[in-house]
Amino acid sequence: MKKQILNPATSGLTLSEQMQRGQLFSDRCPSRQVLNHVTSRWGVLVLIALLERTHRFSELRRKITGVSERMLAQTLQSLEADGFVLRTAYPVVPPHVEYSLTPMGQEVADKVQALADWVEINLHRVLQVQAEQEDSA
Amino acid sequence: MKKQILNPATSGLTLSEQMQRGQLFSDRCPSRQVLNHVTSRWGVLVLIALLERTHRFSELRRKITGVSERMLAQTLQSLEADGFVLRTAYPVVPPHVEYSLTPMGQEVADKVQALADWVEINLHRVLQVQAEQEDSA
DNA sequence: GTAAGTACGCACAAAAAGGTAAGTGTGAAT
DNA sequence: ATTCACACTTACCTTTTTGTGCGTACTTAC
Repeated sequence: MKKQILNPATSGLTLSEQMQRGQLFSDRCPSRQVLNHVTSRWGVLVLIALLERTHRFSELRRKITGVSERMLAQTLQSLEADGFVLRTAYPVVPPHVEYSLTPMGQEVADKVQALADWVEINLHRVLQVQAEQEDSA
Repeated sequence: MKKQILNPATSGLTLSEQMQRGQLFSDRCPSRQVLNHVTSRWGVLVLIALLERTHRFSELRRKITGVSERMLAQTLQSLEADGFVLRTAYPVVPPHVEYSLTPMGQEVADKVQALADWVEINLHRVLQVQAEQEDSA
């Protein structure tokens, strides 16, 4: 694991230049990785589920149809490492672990949900376009 | 704001069932695929770039550091198939092709940009959390 | 007594994503 | 005469992602 001290793509730029949109156009920018975590296949769904309420692991597993245990665990870990998800384990048997959003997690999840909502609401428009293009093909 | 057009993938459900968030929690829902296209590694960056202005293929290739020709072409094709990107080819030599957003593409791109902006602006908070957790590890 | 539920970790395998290098056909610049 | 730019496509190969099945330590339910 490489430590990020200086980003060679941005050193030599002023702060304002760094803050301009376009940081994530440059390779090796850590924002790309964070963005990839939250926009990952299961990351999106986990964030939206947790926006509704705290869930246990198996609850998420059942809710997010199609996710495997492995991927769910992995996704939750990366979101936890980024500080978006809080993992609370109760030392009882059988194990009881709860996942919730941190304040920061809520902020991203709001944005992610806005995007997901748009897609759900406008899905029919997309499907229409896809159908038209199939006809003319 | 509620549209009442029928979606073939959801017909047979009541309207309230359709409007419940959670359509994309179910497997095989086409909204998941569309969402995956726009949140894909390069899809996000393409949409944001095109939000600024129309680009030619090679302009995008240079702007989005790290993308290969193959991936850029593939990403543009899937976004075009979903109706987000408009491809305009001028039959001259050497070839001249311009990529721009459709009205629908602008709408999604706005949401995607809101998310990306959040990540860029709050990146330091994430990096801070990551650093703290590394210390305690 | 046996099965199921809990929240995972691990090893292996398949599938998907992605990168590299080369080729296309033409014209303009060197 | 050679090289470059354009917007790709194709074949081949590597890397990453994802799935599958098994094991855990213990309890409750049947």
